[in-house]
Amino acid sequence: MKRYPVPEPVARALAKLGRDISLARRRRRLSQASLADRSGIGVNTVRRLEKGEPSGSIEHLARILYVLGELERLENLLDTGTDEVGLLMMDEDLPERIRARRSKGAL
Amino acid sequence: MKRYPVPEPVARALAKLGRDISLARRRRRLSQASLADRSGIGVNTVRRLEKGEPSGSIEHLARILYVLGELERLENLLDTGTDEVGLLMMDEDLPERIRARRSKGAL
DNA sequence: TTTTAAGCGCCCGTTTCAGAACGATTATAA
DNA sequence: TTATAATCGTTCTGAAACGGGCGCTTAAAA
Repeated sequence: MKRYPVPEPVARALAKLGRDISLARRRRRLSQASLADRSGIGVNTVRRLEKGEPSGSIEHLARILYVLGELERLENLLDTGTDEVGLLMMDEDLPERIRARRSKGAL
Repeated sequence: MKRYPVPEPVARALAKLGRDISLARRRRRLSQASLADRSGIGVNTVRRLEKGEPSGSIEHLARILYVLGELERLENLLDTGTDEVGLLMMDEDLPERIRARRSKGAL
C-alpha cells in the first residue's frame, strides 16, 4: 500500500502527548524504567512514546495511563456527552452501516 | 520478555474508545472504507480499532481523530491544566531525571 | 565537590502487526 | 420486496515495532 507521511497536526499532537506523559511521570516521581516495569513494557517503548514517535501501540499508551491513574481520560476521549458534532443526531437512530446514496453526490 | 495479559480496565477503556470511534464515524455518515481512505490506513485497521483490539498504533488513532475533527482531544489528553495530581508541583521545578533516594524507602 | 544512575542514541533479533483479499452475512436503499 | 454494498471473520506475508543491550553524557544526590 502507498505510504502516507504523517500529517503535521498529527505529528504535533503526538509530540505534545509525549511531553505531557513525561511531565506526568516526573510529577509522580517515577523513572522511565520504573514506569516501564509497572506498565509491563520495555523502557525503550516508554522513551519512544515520550519522544512522540508515532509508532507506539495504543495498548502501551493505555497501560501507561493506567499506571499514571489517568486511564479515564483515554476511555472518555470521544465520549458522547462532549462530542459536539454528534449531538445533532440521536445515537439510537444511527444506522449500523453507512451507505452512500444513489444519485445524490454525498461524501 | 515476559508477556503480560492486558489489564481488565485497560481492555475496557479500549473497547469503549472503539465504540465511540464507531459512533463518531457513523454520526458523520462515513463508512469504514471511507474513513480508512481519508485517514490513509487500511480498512482492517479501522475495524480492529473500532473493535477495541489493543494492537492498533497511536499514529492510526491520531489519523482517524484528525479526519473526525477531534485531534485536539488526543493532543490535550494529559494537558497540564486539568491534571489534578500534577498541580501540586510547578512544572519548571520538575527534575529532568527522577532518581531514587538512598536509604529512604521511596517507590 | 564526587559519585552514580537516569536518560539518550544506537543496533539487532524476534515477535507482532498492517494491509490485502476472500467469502459470507445482512442491513439499507430503492 | 429485491438488490447491493457495508460489515464481519478469516488467512497470509512483508514490514515494522518491541525489547534488550551497549556505551556515553550529565543531572541529581551525597
